Amino acid sequence: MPELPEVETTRKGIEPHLLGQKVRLVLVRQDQLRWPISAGLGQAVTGQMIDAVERRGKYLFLVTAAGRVMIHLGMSGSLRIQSPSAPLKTHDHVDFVLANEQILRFHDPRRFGSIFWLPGESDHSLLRSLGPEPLTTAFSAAYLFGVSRGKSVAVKNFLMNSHIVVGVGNIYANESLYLAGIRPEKPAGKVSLARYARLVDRVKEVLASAIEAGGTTLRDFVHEDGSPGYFKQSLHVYGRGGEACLGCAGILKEVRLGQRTTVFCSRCQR
DNA sequence: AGTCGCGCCTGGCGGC
DNA sequence: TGCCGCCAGGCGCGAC
Repeated sequence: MPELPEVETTRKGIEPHLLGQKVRLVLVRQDQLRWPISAGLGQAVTGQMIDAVERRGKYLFLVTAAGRVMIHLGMSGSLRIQSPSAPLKTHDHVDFVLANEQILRFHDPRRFGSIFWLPGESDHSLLRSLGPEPLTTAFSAAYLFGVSRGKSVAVKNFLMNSHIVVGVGNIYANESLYLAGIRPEKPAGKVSLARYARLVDRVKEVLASAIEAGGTTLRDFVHEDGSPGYFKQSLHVYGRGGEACLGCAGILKEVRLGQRTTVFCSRCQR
């Protein structure tokens, strides 16, 4: 479920609990996620101190001197900090037990998430072709305009492609395109530089606001302490198909685009 | 090379 | 109440 704001919210939430802590034990109850959990994970990370908690796109990294634990939350994954007395729930697949007995617990009903151990300075093939971070200057109108020329794919699918830009999923793609006044089905290669400038600005604003609000909780996204995010109340189109457009009071349309629900206003978005 | 659709899973909801 | 189909914050891969 998580897009960049939810992953960043998770990162900021777990970081203060993990920095300087040693991993005492790793308990893997279910290792069949999107991909099998790296077989040597427990042995590799046990005894290691967590020096940093980083994020690249929707991937989180627990950084140690020996290497990095790479975590993706998929559609339904979450990470929480729990005490040893917290009852175990169904789909609590992995525990990282810290030296202070607190537990970093990975929970993922649909098991679309993944956990890898990356030894030393090594990288993972999944990281190699990722696009720029949306909240950096590398994500610009000139960049989007340049990489989109000649592409017939719908601009919404283009925006959700992690090889183009990381972190923008279905909620924030819908929201950004609405705020930029761009129709989601428009071929990416036909969008002008000026309109990409608007889109880039709106993507940055929406993601930053969502991070500030602690992410969007629709169903099961929770913070490290179990609390929800509050950006849902700021959504303009996502989940509002058939309701009134907040700009023109027309009825918001809902269609399928790339197997994902897409909501837009046919009057405000061209 | 680009584009499209499938499938990995579980759970919740609406309809019959 | 049950059963069934459909939907869900993602995304890599194989088939054209």
